[in-house]
Amino acid sequence: MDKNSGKTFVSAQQVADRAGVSRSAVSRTFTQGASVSPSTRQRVLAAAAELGYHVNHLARGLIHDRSNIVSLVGANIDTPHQSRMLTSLTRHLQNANKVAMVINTSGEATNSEAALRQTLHYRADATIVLSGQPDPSLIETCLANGQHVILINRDDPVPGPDSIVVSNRRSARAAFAMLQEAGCSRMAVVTSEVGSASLAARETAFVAAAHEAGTSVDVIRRGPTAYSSGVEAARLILGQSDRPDGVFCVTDLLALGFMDAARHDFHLRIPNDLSVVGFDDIEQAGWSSYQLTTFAQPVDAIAQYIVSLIDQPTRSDTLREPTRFEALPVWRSSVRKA
Amino acid sequence: MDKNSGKTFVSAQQVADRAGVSRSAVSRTFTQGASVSPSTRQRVLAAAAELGYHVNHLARGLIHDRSNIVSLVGANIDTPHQSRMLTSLTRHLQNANKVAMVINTSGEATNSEAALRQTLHYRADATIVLSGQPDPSLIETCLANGQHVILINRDDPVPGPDSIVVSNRRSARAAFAMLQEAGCSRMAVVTSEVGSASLAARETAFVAAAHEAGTSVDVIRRGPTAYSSGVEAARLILGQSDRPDGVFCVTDLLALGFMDAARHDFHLRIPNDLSVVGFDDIEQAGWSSYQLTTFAQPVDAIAQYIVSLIDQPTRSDTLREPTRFEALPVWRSSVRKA
DNA sequence: GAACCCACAGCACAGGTGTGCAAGAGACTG
DNA sequence: CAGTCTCTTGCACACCTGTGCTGTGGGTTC
Repeated sequence: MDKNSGKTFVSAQQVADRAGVSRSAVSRTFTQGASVSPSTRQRVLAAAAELGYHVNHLARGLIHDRSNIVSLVGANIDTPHQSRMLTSLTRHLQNANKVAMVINTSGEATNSEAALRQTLHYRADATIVLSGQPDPSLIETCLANGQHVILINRDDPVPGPDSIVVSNRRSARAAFAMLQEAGCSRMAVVTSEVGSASLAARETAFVAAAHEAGTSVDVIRRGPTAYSSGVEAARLILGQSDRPDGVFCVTDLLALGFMDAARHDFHLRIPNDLSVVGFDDIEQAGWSSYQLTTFAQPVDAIAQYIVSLIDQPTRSDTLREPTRFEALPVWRSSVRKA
Repeated sequence: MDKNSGKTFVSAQQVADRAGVSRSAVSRTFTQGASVSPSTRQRVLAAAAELGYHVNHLARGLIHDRSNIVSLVGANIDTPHQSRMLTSLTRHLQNANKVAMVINTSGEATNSEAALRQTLHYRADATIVLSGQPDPSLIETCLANGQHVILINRDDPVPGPDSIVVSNRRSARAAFAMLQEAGCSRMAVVTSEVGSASLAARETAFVAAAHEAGTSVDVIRRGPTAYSSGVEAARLILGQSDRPDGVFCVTDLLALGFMDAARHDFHLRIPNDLSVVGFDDIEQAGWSSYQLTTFAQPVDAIAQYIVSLIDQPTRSDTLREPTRFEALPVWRSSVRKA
């Protein structure tokens, strides 16, 4: 009688007893589209309110083999871009009467794999992979059990999962055009060592565009995708005698670190001495210390589309083309005007 | 045979049939501390691996009345501080073999209340309230059903929920001392209109300390707790003839907005013309454009403590004193040296 | 007034799991 | 060899729902 004394969840049977009806009537009252007379429904609702009854979704999910849980899998959730995506997804999921289960794969690999298995344990309706490289066999297992798998910004086309892709190559080429029109003659790309497919796509597309235009490009690859890597990249490259005057950072976070180091360590003026273009349009890019010209991922539209995808039937046999979303340029003042 | 053709989850019965044992043996194999012989355990594990079996946690939770799900309830999850807290909590929960369910209360009130009810629907082990003002009756319902409720940085002492509190008053007084020692003569507090209890505590403690020292203090209250509110606050107050030379912002986000506006709109130098102190120590506070002196919440320690709290028995009758964590000063260069 | 239909309530089963209980198989002791 | 103890296994029940099926009552149509 100490721990949890008598405290336990109310069941439908107790509500039925109190309302003087059968348990079926209670169940039907809380089931969408079931047949109950208005009078009994009202008695049930009254009894439920008095007792504080809440339908047990575990039992409900047991029957339907779907739990209304959607698991969001990703690393670096505390990054501005990822946390915004996560926020948008949770909001849209809630509007669709679903609930988000967050699985953080930032830790050690064994741990994250165990965590990923939770999506199967809880019979999640879908697994949404925000980033990172989950084991392909796990994805296969999810698919084999009839789960939806939705990949964001991963370029590897595997049969089965839906995938959402942002116009990485196209926007990277647009970034090159921006810098070229700004009159930059020596360019660089700043990226990270743990490049995901989409970061790699931005890098290679930029390099390709520069190559076609006969412009030289340095590729700097330092550390993880973070502010500090941008700082390091700047320190590495801006000390050179023929330093670049136009830089494309594959992520806003890298760009902001690069800008800060350029200004405070090398006393360069942006955009006069150096033009910078980023990617993602995180909130900080718009802060007046930065005013970074960048490309905005349509986070809300992506989240909404993903949620709309969940209830559609799976067709795991066909290899689907990824759905493309356009990342549109946001003009601020980190690129020199022609 | 189109949608989900034959795809369904594997049950323990199927594993038992394949391994030539009873279903109980399968169950015991996957139950911690149950009695199974090594030989059968191995046969079961082999069969489970072949079929891709995963214990159904919905059914398991049905029996134990606890699902190993912990729900994290909060608004503004895409804020740097909140998203860091969320990340830390998810990591620690996963290490404790639990899983996080995120409930975003940023939307309309009716919607968020419905979302909060999910914590009861899914028989969550605990509900952790990161921020916001959930309806007290809902908290009561959670407690009545034997759920843990843990409140972060909420000062209202209600009997039942555990609560974690950061040294708001003490740190705010320390902030005043910092600015005083820097020689500031006219001070201001910048806070938000939608003040939570802990923000209000920081504000009033700062004002009280100033009052005791005979220093005048302006209180500026603009919009939500965001960068843009800091900008607006600066625009409001820095145009005055006797503008403040020392400002305490109850949140780093406010402080960064304030700093940016002070520099770019009013061409003030920090800390020469203006000293600024923040609170939270978000990542951006350490960026070289800001170098904000602030107070660090021990996010990781808080998260770890909260997770350790979950499995302890509830004693809902006693009114517990909130557990205090010290927010320690982080000296950077936004405050003038004496 | 008879035949028919409709709406609704209850029974009973299914869904996948954990676990108390009894029974069986060995191993060990006397 | 009998008795006792330990380890393991299977049976059956419980957990809380949703739902197909049957039955009942009342209203409508001819």
